[in-house]
Amino acid sequence: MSRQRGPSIEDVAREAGVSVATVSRALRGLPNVAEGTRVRIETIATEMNYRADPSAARLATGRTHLVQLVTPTVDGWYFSRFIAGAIEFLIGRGYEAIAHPVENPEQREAFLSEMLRLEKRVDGLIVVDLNISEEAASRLHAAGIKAVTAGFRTEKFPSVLVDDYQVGFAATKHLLDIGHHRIGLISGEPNHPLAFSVPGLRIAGYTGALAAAGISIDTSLEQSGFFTAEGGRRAMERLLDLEVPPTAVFALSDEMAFGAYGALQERGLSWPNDMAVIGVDDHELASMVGLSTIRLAPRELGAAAAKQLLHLIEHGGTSEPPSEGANADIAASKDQIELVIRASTMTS
Amino acid sequence: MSRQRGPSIEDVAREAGVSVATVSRALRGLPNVAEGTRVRIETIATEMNYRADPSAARLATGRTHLVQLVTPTVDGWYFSRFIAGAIEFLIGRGYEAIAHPVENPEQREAFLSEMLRLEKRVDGLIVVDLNISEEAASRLHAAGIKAVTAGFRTEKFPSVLVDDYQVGFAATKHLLDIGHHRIGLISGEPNHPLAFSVPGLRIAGYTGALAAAGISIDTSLEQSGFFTAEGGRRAMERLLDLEVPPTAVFALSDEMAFGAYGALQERGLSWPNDMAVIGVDDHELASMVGLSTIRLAPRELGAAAAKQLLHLIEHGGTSEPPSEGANADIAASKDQIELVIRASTMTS
DNA sequence: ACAACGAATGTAAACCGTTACATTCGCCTG
DNA sequence: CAGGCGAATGTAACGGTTTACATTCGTTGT
Repeated sequence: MSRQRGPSIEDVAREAGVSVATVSRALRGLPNVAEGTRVRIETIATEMNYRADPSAARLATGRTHLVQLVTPTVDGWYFSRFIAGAIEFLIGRGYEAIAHPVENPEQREAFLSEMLRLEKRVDGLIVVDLNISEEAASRLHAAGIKAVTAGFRTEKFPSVLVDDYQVGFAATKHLLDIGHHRIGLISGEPNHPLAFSVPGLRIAGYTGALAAAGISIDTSLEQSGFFTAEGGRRAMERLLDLEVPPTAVFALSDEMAFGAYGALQERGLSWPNDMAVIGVDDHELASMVGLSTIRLAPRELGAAAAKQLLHLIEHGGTSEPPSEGANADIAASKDQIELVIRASTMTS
Repeated sequence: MSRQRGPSIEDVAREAGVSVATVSRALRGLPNVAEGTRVRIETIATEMNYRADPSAARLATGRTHLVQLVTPTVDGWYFSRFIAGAIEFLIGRGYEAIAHPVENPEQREAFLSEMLRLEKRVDGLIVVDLNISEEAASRLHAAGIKAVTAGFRTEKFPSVLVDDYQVGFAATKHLLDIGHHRIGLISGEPNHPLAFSVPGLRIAGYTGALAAAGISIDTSLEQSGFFTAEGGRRAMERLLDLEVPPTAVFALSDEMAFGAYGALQERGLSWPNDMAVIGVDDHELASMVGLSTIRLAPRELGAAAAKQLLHLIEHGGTSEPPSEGANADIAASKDQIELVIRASTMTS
């Protein structure tokens, strides 16, 4: 019936003529094991093809060495890189990562209701851009779950953030600087069920920059691009169809900007002359189409989140967090935000 | 010391005035539990915030409900989508997925040497494009590990494959059909340490198509693009710098084709007139720059691999595999390969 | 009214490590 | 040489489920 299991620690102990405790200590490199004994045990263990069963270890210690990564998607440009950065760090520290996308309202519900089960399943949680309510975060915290959030902030957990207001501000400011006054906005999904806060902040930055330049907001200039290329294309089409189209556009992501590029091409237009465009991310393909952008570093953010979480897991809430900041936040702060100017906003 | 654990199944049993066995059965929906009893137990369990500890269940059953996804990368266009497809399927069936990238030779070594530990860690393995040796696969198999491979084939495990020869053949054939004779190739990394076999097959398809057209191979027309946009850009530059440049180029991936696009733009050239280009994937951005391509369906492949694996896990090697095929392979076969013609190969 | 049966429930033995708390032993100190 | 100490090792409890097997009990058939 049950698939035959391999040798247990007891088999090794018997074979080596020592107790299971000694085997356990020897194999895990704990102190107080005579060197000779250790070598002998290791040899025997290898010979016998012994491998400790992690489930048993987990049951005994309560530690899983598993971390769950919760992201809106696993295949988006930004998220996949965030995940890559986090995983690399985690694996380097002896953890494995469970990738768990939450792509739609149902999955969000499912996540929120199953969330508390996570306590026994993983050592910690990295939640990206889901904008969990303060109340839900409290429940998580009360259940004794360790977590780090990215892209949004809660009271209970440390977070890793980009200064998205600045992102929006800097992008818009750049368009203003090169002489534009009527600046369109290709935004995300307006009332997205996942409601991540990133777009809101970038839009606030856009609004803020316009206000600072004494330009009033024209709401018809904001079109949703749903953070996809195709959405960006449609948004740009709508902008082009306005009675008075903008002369420049700020897209909240490079992928949407690529869509805008497609829309322009389709009509025989091109940037920067017919329309200046700036995106966000510095996608690998941005340089291929000459798209100006605000560079982000998702891998680094992912790694930072992972680092933060492991600190929480391994050193508890006590002592200093690994980096600065009272509430242990890391912000890719203003001066770290990098504007990359390419053809799409080049004044000739 | 130990973080206080929640109530155990025993606490629930006591509270409900039944035995642990009954609680276990009731909560898992097994038969032979009086309906009233079940309801009472469920109520009490919820009230007490009881949640079964998966580690204990795993120890007892030997099942982890965990699957490991091993891919060359987690943030590539193709792989991230493959992963997304697999995860969606897995989660729907009550499994979680561990994402485990193997990005370089060291990690490959690490994976190969730690591989056998996986038996107790996960229920199964999906290995994508790593081109594991037949011998390593046998060791895996001998260790009782269930696995499905994708993008390459081994004797021991079922696999999920795209007919990459056809991909290369169809792409090249298309370029021939529209009148090109001198066709460049932007390939992957020639002797990549991960050595995945996909590029080889596509190249064979390219070679085969040329041969069928009676065209001899000019090796100077093959340039490595390393499967990145930047690599594709450089490769295209080298092709343009040839004494007799090609008039058309087949790029093994859309991302490299985008790089080619960048190189053309940079020199004031454009497709299809200065250079016809075709890629592979049907990346979201292909339509934005008018790139012709061979469409693939990585999400579907990922889901297919997951399905295959779960079959293996849940029904053992016995009985029919969920789909056709003696060796249980799925191939996106010839007639399923879809050529998408856009501006980059449009004869005007 | 009794045998037989099946449904509901209980008992207890796995599963396999980890670790607090002994115990042993050699050796140093006074 | 007794006492003491620390290193090496052992003993056994514990973590929380699952499940084979046993038991109980209400029905049903005759």
